[in-house]
Amino acid sequence: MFDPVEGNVNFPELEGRIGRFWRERGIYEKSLERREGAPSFVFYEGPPTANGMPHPGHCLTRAIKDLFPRYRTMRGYRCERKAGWDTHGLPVEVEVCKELGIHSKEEIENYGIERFIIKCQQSVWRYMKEWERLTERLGFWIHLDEAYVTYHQSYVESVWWALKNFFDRGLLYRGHKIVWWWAQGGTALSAGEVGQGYREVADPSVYVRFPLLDDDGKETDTSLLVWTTTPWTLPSNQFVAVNPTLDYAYVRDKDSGEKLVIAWKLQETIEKKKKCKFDFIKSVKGRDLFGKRYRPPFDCYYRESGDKRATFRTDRQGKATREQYYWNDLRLNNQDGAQATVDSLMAKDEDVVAWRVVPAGFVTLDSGTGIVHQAPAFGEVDFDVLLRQQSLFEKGEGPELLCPVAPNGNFTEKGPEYCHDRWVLDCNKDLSRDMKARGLLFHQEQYLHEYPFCWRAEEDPLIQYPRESWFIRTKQFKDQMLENNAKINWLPEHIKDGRFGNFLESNVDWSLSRERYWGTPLPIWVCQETGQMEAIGKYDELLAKPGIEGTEVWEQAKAKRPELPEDLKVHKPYIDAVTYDSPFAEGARMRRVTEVIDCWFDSGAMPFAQWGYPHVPGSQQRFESQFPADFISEALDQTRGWFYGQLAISTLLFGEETALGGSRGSGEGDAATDDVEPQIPNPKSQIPNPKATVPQPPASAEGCSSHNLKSEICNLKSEFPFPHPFRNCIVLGLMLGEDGQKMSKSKRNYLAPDEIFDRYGADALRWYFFANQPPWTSVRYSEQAIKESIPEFLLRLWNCYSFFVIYANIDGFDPGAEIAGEVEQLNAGDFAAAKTYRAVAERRELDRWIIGELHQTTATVTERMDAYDNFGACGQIIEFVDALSNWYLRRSRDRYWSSDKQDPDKLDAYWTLYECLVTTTKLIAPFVPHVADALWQNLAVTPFGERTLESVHLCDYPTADTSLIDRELSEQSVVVREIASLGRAARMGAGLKVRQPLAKVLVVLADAAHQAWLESHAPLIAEELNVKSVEFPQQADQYITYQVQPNFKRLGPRVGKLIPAVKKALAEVDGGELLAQLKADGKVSITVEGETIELDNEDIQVRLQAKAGWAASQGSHCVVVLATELTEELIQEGIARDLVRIIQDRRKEMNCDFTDHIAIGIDIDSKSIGAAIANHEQYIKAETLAERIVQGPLDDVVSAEFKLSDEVGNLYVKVVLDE
RNA sequence: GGGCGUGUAGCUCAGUUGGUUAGAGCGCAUCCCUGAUAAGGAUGAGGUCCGAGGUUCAAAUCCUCGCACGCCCA
Repeated sequence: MFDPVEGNVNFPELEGRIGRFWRERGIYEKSLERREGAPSFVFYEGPPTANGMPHPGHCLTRAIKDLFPRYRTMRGYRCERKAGWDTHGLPVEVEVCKELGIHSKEEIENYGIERFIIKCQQSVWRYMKEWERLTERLGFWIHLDEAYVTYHQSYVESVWWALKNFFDRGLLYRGHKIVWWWAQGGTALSAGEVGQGYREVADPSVYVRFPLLDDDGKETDTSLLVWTTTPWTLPSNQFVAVNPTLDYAYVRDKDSGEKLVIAWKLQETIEKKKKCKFDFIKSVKGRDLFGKRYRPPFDCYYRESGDKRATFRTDRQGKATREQYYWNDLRLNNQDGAQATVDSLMAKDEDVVAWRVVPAGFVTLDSGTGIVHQAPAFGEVDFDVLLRQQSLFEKGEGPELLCPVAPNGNFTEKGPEYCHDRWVLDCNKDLSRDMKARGLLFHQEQYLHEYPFCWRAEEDPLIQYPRESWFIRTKQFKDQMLENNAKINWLPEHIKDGRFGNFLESNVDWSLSRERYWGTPLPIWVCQETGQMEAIGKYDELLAKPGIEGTEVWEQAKAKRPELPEDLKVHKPYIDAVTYDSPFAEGARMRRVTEVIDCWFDSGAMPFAQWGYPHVPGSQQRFESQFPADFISEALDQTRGWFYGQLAISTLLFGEETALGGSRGSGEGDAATDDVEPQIPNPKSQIPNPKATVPQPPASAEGCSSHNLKSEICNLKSEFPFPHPFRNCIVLGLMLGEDGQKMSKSKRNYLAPDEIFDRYGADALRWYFFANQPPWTSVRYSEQAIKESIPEFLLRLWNCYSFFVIYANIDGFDPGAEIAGEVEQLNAGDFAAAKTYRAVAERRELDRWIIGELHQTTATVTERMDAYDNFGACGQIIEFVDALSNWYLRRSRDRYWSSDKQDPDKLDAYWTLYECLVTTTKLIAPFVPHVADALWQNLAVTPFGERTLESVHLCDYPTADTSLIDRELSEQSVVVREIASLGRAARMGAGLKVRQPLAKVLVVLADAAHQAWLESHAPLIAEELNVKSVEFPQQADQYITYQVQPNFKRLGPRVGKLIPAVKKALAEVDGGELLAQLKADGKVSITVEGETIELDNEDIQVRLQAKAGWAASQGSHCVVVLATELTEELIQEGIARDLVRIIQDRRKEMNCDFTDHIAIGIDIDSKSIGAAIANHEQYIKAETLAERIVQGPLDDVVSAEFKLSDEVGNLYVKVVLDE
């Protein structure tokens, strides 16, 4: 006996039960144990920050992350799942600041860095319990208790190891970065913070003359006209930029006679502003202005180095760089006549370093003069121009960064005298006045625009300002990163060359450092004397340094507060206190730089840092066996975050060809032979075996002398074949709230995950995610849609299962009693041992059909899932369950209902349904793990107990037996189902309900291919449509017209332009005749536009159109026509069927058992009904388990009124004891 | 300003290397079936496939240019 299935299933309750079962029995652990020694399927968890409540978007990520590991495990792989937590970074600091009610860095420092980071460490776990609960409740199997944590000492040291590697290879350097700077607060603001503070303000807008110089450096009578809204940056002017492709004009002021250069198209605009008129002198292309020298308006720097010259890079690489710069990067290759310009530029071997015209693509005609002032210290694009210029000259000779402003926002003594030690924005007026006095100011006005202010101090405008920052030289690895990227399987595919590829293309060096507190400290110590530096890869390495001091700061803190986790000792402020003797200068000390690093570096390092590689004992082996990942998944917003971080770090560390001359990895790894699939029939679905290529493990940096770069580098020639560190990546779409807006806690535009779980269950949510759309489309989260995913699929499947259990229990169908011994996974092969089991081939067609569909579904689902297409897989499963429920079960009802318990056909029906349900249970296990296991518990464990596996999640994924798939039968069944559906439609049209039998139905087929088969299934169709006979008329002109059309796909390529004519010709001929001829000869000829075209059966498509006046309905394969005349006999039969329904309703009302026998009294004054009862008594009795029927009331029985063909009567039903 | 993506029924979304009747679910309307039953099923109404050009015998699908929205980067 199976456990009875509760009528009203409560999924949340069921899930709670299954979840407890998993925990108590350690099912997850057992699923791993079963795959001991199997090939790995490597999964990386992208660490979430448990610093806020999880929302539905996180559920999607976690659901997808669960699905594929579960699936692969069932497919025979071993998939370890190590959880992880991202714990560092600004968001954590912001949370703590909120709690403390403070904002600025100054306030943090006043509060105390030590107290502050302890708060941060504690705050990280604020929502951890919620995250863990969500993870479990969703059924996400992952090792939470072995999670990696980015602030743990082992993790930090692993990151240090990587950074030391970079440093020793020269890949880590100190440079400048232009940031939005809050001068009064002395801090940089993140992009998010800047975005919050934009306000409209009026700034001065000045047009300034920059006199052009001739080749000898003498001033000419012509000036460049330059526009800016930040006069305070003019003393720092270094270049002016023009767009090489725009037209510029030399003009003369009609009144003053002065000559200016401006963008041609802006001439009118400028004339209007200044209320003047220009005479046109000549026009030039922007590129013709390149290299022209000018005198800047202030001589703070020009005074000393206005004539400083430098040589261009002369090596081949340098020349090539220059040439590419002119031709490609500046798009001169699109321009006629650019050759001369480039030739003359390339002919120069040297030039003045600054105060000349440079090209820039960003220059537009939107505002100003088309000639843009460049002050690299105070603008990010300006700074890029500077870097570009520097790169053209011999190293160190090019232009330097000019910055006459102190971090507090005041001019230094480098600025004009009257500006010294004044806030730069306060100097705007004086600077303008000065320029006016010197005749340089052409025009001045007010300009309204959006400008950022500090969100914490609203009156303080931000300025762009250069800060020292540490960078990783990712840019020089661009090609390698692209090569690596090209081999990654991105889903959706467009990420590869689109968003992610473009991002790599425009790669700039990774700005690594952050001037903050709670993060992985940058492990670089600087000699206080010489400024020389070295990197430290491990805490112990630091302790081993000579003359170590400062470790007592941590020891004292720990003594005072023993509860402090040891991990904090590698954090600020403790680590900052540790100093040692400098190896670079006698008596000098080494002190750590103050910065921490970007927390994206933390998470990007997780492929190795999660194991504490290479310091933790055993981490080498764990890393090697779990690198690279086969599968990762996060949402789209991680493109520049986690996806990039991982790829960049991995490429730099383990690249195929290191920048330092490592040779290419052994390519013969591709031909590895021992890549054996565990159980899989589909050869397309292989995952590369990570062990196939036997990578050289990266050498440990331990033991290397950090003074000896050479030996260090030699050890770092580690190579893995691309792609790494991940092979397949599903990029999830963003999830929007119910209103289509971004999910937001304050707007409450989504239902919290907990409530979803309580109302609908985790599996409903999971199925909604997996089955509703491809995971990468951004999805609007909808409670309604989740709710609907239940009846649509889960409940339908549940009903099939419940149906099976009800009847199996009635009939005593007990597979457990029939099969002796172990059954393990309950594969179809295991059933064969049962004595009532017959081979599929011996069963009736309907059984062969659904088994074929089952195996086809299995094959397709497997194929889809191997391609990471959960949406496609779900579609297949839904279709199968629909076929099972709405055709197989419906068509089989009678077989389960028949009274002969040993009828082989009945037993076939049970075995068939049983196999379908058991296999479906396995198919859905990765998707809806709770429901699947609940089914398994009853379908497998109840009858077999310990002879079978205790959970479906320990099973192998089903494999398809393709010999059982009958494609033809499958197609035929589609037609039969269509006929049934059309017949019902025709009835609907004629107002004839299905219970009313009809004499005849005519089925006119468009294609004779399945005719014979369908004719042999006439009884089935007759039963479905409740008709006495089915005919397949050959000559059906009476009911329909034939529309013959070309088969476009086939004929299109062959006849090309003639297609419309062919279509017309076919439409005009008599369809019936043409088909008859085609049938007779196998081909027909038509002549169109003088050409004779021979058409065979395949070249045409026939459409049928029902003629008016018939109860008919047409589909794509056929037309179904009903005979609508009713005889007395047919009417009586219809009445009898109605009566059966009325009696069955009554039985149900009375809560009769399925097997109760009854007596019936029918009291109604109607001749036709009386006759119907008399003529169909046997039928009614059999259907309703009635012992007898009387016309009239039954004694002592409550009557129930009923209505039948507009007449009202009374029904009496009572249960009689089994005689 | 640049990149990427999206735009199909009232709503949420499919639409398989271009093939002539563009689909599903929900909602709505009408109805059917009923011992799987607080389920199930059918039918119908509802579409300028964002717009404009182009390529092609043929475009929701390919190309170009716009428009709207979203994300990322400036």
